[in-house]
Amino acid sequence: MAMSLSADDEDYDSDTAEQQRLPNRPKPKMAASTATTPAATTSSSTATAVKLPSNRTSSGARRRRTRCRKCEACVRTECGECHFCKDMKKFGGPGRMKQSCIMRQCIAPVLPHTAVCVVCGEAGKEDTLDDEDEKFNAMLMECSICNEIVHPNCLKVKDAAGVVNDELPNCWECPKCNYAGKTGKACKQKRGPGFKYASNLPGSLLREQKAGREEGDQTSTCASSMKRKSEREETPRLKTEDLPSRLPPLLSPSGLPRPRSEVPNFLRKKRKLFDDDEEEDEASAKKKPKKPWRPEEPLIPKLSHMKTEEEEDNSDEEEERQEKREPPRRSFKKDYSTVRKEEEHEKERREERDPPFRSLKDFNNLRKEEDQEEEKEDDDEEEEEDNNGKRGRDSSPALKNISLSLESDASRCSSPRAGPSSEGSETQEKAPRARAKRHRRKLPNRQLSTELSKQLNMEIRRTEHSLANENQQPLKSEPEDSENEEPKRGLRNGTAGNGGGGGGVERGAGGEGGGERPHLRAREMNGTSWELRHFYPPQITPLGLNRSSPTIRPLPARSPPKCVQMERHVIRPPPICPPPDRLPLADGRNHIAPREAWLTIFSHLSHRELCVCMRVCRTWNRWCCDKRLWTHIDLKRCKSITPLMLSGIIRRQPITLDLSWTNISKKQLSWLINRLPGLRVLLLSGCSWVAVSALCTSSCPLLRTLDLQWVEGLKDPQMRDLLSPPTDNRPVCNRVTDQSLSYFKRCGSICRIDLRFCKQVSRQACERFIAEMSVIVPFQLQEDKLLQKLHSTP
DNA sequence: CATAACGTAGTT
DNA sequence: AACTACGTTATG
Repeated sequence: MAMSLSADDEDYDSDTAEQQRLPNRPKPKMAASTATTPAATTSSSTATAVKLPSNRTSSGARRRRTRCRKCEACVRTECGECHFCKDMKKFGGPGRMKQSCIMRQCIAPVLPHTAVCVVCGEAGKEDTLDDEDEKFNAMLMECSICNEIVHPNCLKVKDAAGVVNDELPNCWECPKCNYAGKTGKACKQKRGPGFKYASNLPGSLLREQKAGREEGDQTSTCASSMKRKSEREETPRLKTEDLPSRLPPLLSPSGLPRPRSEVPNFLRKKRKLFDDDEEEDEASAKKKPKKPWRPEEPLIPKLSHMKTEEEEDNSDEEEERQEKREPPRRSFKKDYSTVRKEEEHEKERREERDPPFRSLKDFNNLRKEEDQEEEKEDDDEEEEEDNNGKRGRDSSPALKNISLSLESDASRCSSPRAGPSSEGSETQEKAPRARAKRHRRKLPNRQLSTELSKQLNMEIRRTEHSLANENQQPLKSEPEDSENEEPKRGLRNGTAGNGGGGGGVERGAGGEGGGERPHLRAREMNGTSWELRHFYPPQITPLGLNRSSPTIRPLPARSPPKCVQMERHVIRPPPICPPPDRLPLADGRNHIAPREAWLTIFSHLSHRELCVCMRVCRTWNRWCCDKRLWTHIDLKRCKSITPLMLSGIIRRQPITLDLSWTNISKKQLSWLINRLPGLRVLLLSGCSWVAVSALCTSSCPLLRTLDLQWVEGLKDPQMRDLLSPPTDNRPVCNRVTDQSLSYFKRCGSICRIDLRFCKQVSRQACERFIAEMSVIVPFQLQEDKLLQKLHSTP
């Protein structure tokens, strides 16, 4: 640590001056002099406040702020994808960085509940009062300059101007500091305590905001700490409290002036940060409506509730806050639990709307581990699935029905209604409405499919998990990279790329430590980062191409259900035996009803119910997976299609598959299609062309109906590509390069090398190979990249 | 300047 | 006590 005497001196000087004016302010801590340049003044002052525990007790010791727990960031779940998430142990990282998820950076960090007024030693007391100004005087305010936390009321210097910082709750420049003339400078150089939350971190939502606001007047000066504060028309004092549920001042259209030139920069940066999925102002921290609802998140109503409150009356939030304050800790708990209760209520409401899930949940709770053992799918299914030879070159000779949206991209762009909300052909809502409302309104429906998919995921995972165990063979293969992936995955065995030749079943690398579940699990978990890095980007990026469209396309899954997505999923081998015809009973005998009878019963159940049944026992599990029960799989609007879901689909071999308005990626779709040889109806409306283009390289011989309504970017050339015979996409060959030719040199007896479909092998390399081999074995190029030995030597 | 790492405050 | 993660420091 480099210390500069001169800097010290400077600091000392200024601080001395301060001290003279501000008797209350604790002497700057010596370590603060780390600041060596004027530019570092900021850190100097903050460091001063924070770093020395010895000074914590003193009034000026800065309090670390903590989450508000209310803002959008606070209520969401960890993305699992950002730097910090990846660092976390729970995501398989080393846990060194100890930072919160980028997406979870609180936008309005609050003072800890242990904070007390430096003068009277009490917590905030604003809840005891009604009058706005009174409230203000009774709440704790932390000075961003001297770090003192006081009740404005407790200050003796009442006539001095206090400057409230709108950026942070309970933050101001106290009258003393302000009076001392530090306002302007401090304002520019110092963001105030807690600002780091939003500004300092990589990917911070407010990072550029900081720059943008540096010059803008983010604080409001008050001549008399009380009066002026309440007078501030643009950023009323209480706005501070509103932050959690409001646009930050900078972003607010009615916000304080800011240098225009910085806005684009800010947005640009943001856009970059949110590149993955969101639209321009989406990046603005607080635009909720567009934010996709995530199944794993508490449902929006809580937020919306808060928002409503805030819209109705600013003081409501204040009151909420007050509740937290007195008595500080307990009331906070209460407050928090209230929030939780609300969530639970909502959850209940949801579950009422969705009874099967409720019952499932209950049911699951009763389940014992032994029930988790499940079985492989039926042999006969597998046989039918095994379509190795069937697959023709033709993409879809049987295709009879393609539904297209007649609207151009442009028209769609101009019509925000043209998005998913219109649900393909079944357009309903026409009148523009508040997005948030629409969003909310859609929740139930969406939730159904989401829940279904979750259910599916869960069931699949359990099944596969146990199967992997049962078979003493960790069979794994990832849909995401079985085809066009990087060669990195040495684990994948060669057969994995047979263009889906194995039907729905593939053997993964068998040599990976058979049967070691913990090992496998660990690997699965540890693979997360890799998985996310390599699997999700392709899913996200293509969909992100048409950013300008206001279409409310389901956003790419920035944080799909983690537990699900994390794990490598397993593709099971063909089952060893056909499913039993009778249900074995506890007493060793078999149930009287044959499988077919059961299937008849099962056929009356919904998919959701089937999922429940699948968890009853292994026999039911196998029976319920009978593809006759799953001829139509509807995953419409499932925002995130996970690998597990893909394998679940394959296991069930549907005839009709609805993937409309999902964010399925090209890779996923490609993987899927190649493994659904019996698919006849495929609904892809609302998907991106990038994803749909998977069909160009996949064969789906029986496909008869293809719904491409609202496929973004689908134009004539795309249609041409789609309907042209597929380019060869046999995956194991896609990655064979020129280099591989050299390996053939070892094969003295090889007679014919057909590399025609190896895109990465060049004719030149073949010629070179022939030249080099000519001495040993004479080859000729029979055709482009088809090498034939000239004289067959016995 | 960006970001990794760290000590430890704050919360559960 | 365990956990999260803030705000700083170290490093490249």
